[in-house]
Amino acid sequence: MAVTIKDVASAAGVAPSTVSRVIADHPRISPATKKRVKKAMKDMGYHPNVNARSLANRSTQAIGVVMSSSADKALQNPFFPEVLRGISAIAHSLDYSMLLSTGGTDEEMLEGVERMVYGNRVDGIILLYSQINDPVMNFLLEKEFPFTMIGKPFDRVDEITHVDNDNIRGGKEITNHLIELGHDRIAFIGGSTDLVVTLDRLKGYQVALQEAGLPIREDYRVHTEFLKSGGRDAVHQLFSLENPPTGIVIADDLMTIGVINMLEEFGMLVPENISIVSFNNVYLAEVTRPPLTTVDIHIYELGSQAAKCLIEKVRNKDEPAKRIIVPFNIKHRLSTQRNETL
Amino acid sequence: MAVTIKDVASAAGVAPSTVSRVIADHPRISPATKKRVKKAMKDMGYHPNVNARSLANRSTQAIGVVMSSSADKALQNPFFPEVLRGISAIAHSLDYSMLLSTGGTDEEMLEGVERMVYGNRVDGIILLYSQINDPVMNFLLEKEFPFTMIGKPFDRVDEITHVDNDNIRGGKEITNHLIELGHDRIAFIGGSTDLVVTLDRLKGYQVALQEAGLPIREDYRVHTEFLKSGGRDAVHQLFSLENPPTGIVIADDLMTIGVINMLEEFGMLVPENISIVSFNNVYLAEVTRPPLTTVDIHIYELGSQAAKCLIEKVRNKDEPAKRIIVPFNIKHRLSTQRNETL
DNA sequence: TTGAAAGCGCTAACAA
DNA sequence: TTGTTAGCGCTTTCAA
Repeated sequence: MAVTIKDVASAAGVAPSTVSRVIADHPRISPATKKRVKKAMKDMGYHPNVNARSLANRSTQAIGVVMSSSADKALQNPFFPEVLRGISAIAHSLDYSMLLSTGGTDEEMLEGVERMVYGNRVDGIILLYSQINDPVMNFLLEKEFPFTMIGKPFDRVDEITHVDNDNIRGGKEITNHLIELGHDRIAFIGGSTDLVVTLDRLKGYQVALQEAGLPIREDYRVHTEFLKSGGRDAVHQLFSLENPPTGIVIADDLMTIGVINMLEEFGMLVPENISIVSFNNVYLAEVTRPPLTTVDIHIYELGSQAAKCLIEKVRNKDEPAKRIIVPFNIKHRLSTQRNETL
Repeated sequence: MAVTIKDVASAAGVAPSTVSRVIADHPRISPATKKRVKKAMKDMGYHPNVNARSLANRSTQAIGVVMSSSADKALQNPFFPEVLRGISAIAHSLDYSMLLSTGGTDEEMLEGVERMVYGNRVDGIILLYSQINDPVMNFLLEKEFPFTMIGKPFDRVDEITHVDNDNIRGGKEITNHLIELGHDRIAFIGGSTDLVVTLDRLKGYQVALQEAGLPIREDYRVHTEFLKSGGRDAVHQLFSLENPPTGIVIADDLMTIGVINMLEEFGMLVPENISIVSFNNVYLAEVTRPPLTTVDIHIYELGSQAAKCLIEKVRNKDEPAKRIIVPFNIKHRLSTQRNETL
């Protein structure tokens, strides 16, 4: 069928093993034969068969990316393509392929990962989320299969290579921004409490309140799914309170957009009547109305770092567990203003 | 290392080939041995090595998905995760893996595809876009490598299996909606004219105008990149005209969001001052303010159909080229109203 | 520096 | 219905 290593070998007048050595850029090979073989490869349009290669040396030059697509989590969120872009850039530059596995349920996700691992389809895996008690992670840990995660592991933090933002500090700083603007009734809207990222951002929010001597009110905290109905419920819940908040910290830009629309429906204007800050700085945060004051978490970099770590780890089994903190910075835009209700 | 087919064979007291046959669900095998082998597989925790399998029978059980990530095209657009979801569902259900290849430039994309094809990594490929004079497509055609595309091929329409909406009709109907509302100065904003989808939607728009006896004004047509600056320029261009439009047909929801924001910045309200319709019906179209009247193109289905066709084609080389038209329907929401300027 | 040969795990004739 | 055996295309000792 296609041209094989043998064809190249005989064309170049060498043994297949020699050709193999030039492919692998083996050091002990004379420049002369190397050149000759390379020429033959080019002339004949030779391309190594990765399957044969994988079989022989038990490495696939591919990484797996696992994302959840259930309502509450990643998909439909622009976070997602952006992080893929980061992963893809590194993978491509190091000649790795990228397998994607999505699943709606935990079970489907586990199946997908098992296929990748058991089938020897990938050398390592990136988890695009961090969730409490994740069966996928437990599986990987048990099989001692190389993986890195984006986000902070819920436990075993020191054993798991992960890349994350300092979401606690991010939560604190963005909340402080609201406090500095004179807000003292500040609510928090976040996603599922199974997601570590939600917990961390919440924590930061609480620390900021506490340090400012503000009360931490349970009724100012609402957890909701990303999608539409959720935004509505959250807003409804907060604004039926006797003393509704004048500021809200929201854990995700996309949620924020939903919330702002709900607010307007209820006749509340952002930022005139209520100030809002959020997280991620996806593309939309900049073009939506009003443009969002948000924590830029550098999504692309999260992806590229995770890929880099994973590939290091795959290439060197003894690479120690790492923790990479991607710095954030706050984008000040127009969704906040000084609290006039004082 | 891991347990192999030989281990299973000896444990079950049969030959490796027998085990292989039960894996492949070969018809001529006695229920008794089948059961025995299956038990052994389960007991030993056996999982076939896909690489070895690929090597032996030259099929990978994997499909490649190619998307462009350059500014003007897919990424950052929620279209994207949604179509992946559709592909992934089918792939998963038929036990195929999914390789993803992104690239910023045509060249990078071609490289990615070459790696998939030459490396024998996938059995077939889905192109998530249709572009004039696409080197990737030409490569695939030349190699006679199985592929399907989402969107309409620019030429060789009958030779290429593709799944698409009837974008011409969609463009026409959505434009008619504006006409019926009394608008007679209707502009069109679209993406790159290299994309077939842009051309088709534009065509539909023009047909509608023509049939309604309305003039097709060149200065009412602007092409722009999806991203922010683009929206600004487009709006600026249209509203410096002597007779600015009272309605706009925009080829993509995400662009629409940008345009609406620009409009508001210029003091124009949607739909009070100007009516807007667009395409895709991504999640945001529903939650943005105002909710968008848009053509729902059924993105998920585009993905799942493309995957289905591809896998059919991969399994049967002689499968004829198909053309699948996914129906659309118009979601009437709040971005349009009757033209009051008459 | 190079070649010969065994083997990675599986499939697919061909035989029995 | 099942077993035997030769590959699939590549890597990797071991020897030369």
